[in-house]
Amino acid sequence: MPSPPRRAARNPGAEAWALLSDLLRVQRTRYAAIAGDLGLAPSQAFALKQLQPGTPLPMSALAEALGCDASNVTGIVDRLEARGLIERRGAEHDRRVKMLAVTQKGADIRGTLLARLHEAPPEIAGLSRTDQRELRDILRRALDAKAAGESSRR
Amino acid sequence: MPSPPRRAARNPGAEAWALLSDLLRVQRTRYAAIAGDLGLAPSQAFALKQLQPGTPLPMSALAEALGCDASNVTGIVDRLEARGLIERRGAEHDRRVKMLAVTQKGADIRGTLLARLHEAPPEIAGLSRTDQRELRDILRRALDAKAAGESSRR
DNA sequence: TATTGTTATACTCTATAACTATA
DNA sequence: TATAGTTATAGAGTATAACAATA
Repeated sequence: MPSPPRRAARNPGAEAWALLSDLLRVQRTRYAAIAGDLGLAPSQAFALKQLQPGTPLPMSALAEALGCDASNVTGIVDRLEARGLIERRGAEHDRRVKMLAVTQKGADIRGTLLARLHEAPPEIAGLSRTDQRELRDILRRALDAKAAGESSRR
Repeated sequence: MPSPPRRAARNPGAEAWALLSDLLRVQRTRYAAIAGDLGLAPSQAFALKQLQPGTPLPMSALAEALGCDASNVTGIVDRLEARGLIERRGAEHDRRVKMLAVTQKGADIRGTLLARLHEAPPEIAGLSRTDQRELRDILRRALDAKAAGESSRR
């Protein structure tokens, strides 16, 4: 059997997903490059992005946001803390919990990071204004529906 | 449930990109899970996906597709070859080059892998048919424009 | 007993540099 | 000299399991 014909052809969801996969793979390099410019590994950058200055987060919450085991967070947080970008603080009501707080230095780098990450890559920037708005709206619906619990199927 | 407090971006392209970034992170976990079910690490899965049965590829081409240094490909190929999914063959005209060919076993696993990867994740599958089609069309334009821009910028 | 975070272990991915065998 | 691929090395991410302190 030669290469299988794209069975995605009649399913717009699958087609959209195939295209999105290509786009996402391409952007991995970009994400790593931006983080690297600031001396951050990709997961460190993602962690710093999740930590809003002024609202400390327990390590368990960061583990969930990163989508990885809690044991990995220890190392990621160690490296960010060693660079003085965040710090561990004890929680008040539960002494097992450690809260992660962004330092001033961390907030500065975080600001630069977010600004650079939010610059649209050529693929998106090259779209028409109309397409950009439509894309944004569709993605909002996609992510909101998932977050809400995927109750609305059509 | 309210959507997460995304900072109000000034232009729709940047907003769309911010949303895509979130989706990218979500997808990483899913991709790793699908590959893991087949006993493949993410980069191994991506490599196997790139190698079309019947059309051997030089290692340098795979390195470019993976977007990483050629030295890393040695290890990735080693592991795929150790499992009997691909094999190294000498090239005809240049004895430095090694061509990578998918075995029958590799082709089988590759087929399963592609089928699973092409299933749209909940975020996309949950969209309306109309949104799916619109998303597909916009992404096609995005990736086509990029490809066109690349070749003319060269 | 259950949970939070840590440590120990092992594997994979990644980049850089030095090496080989060809060209 | 230049190129394709390898080896050596080091740092980072990941999962699993076992552990301490606390709940």
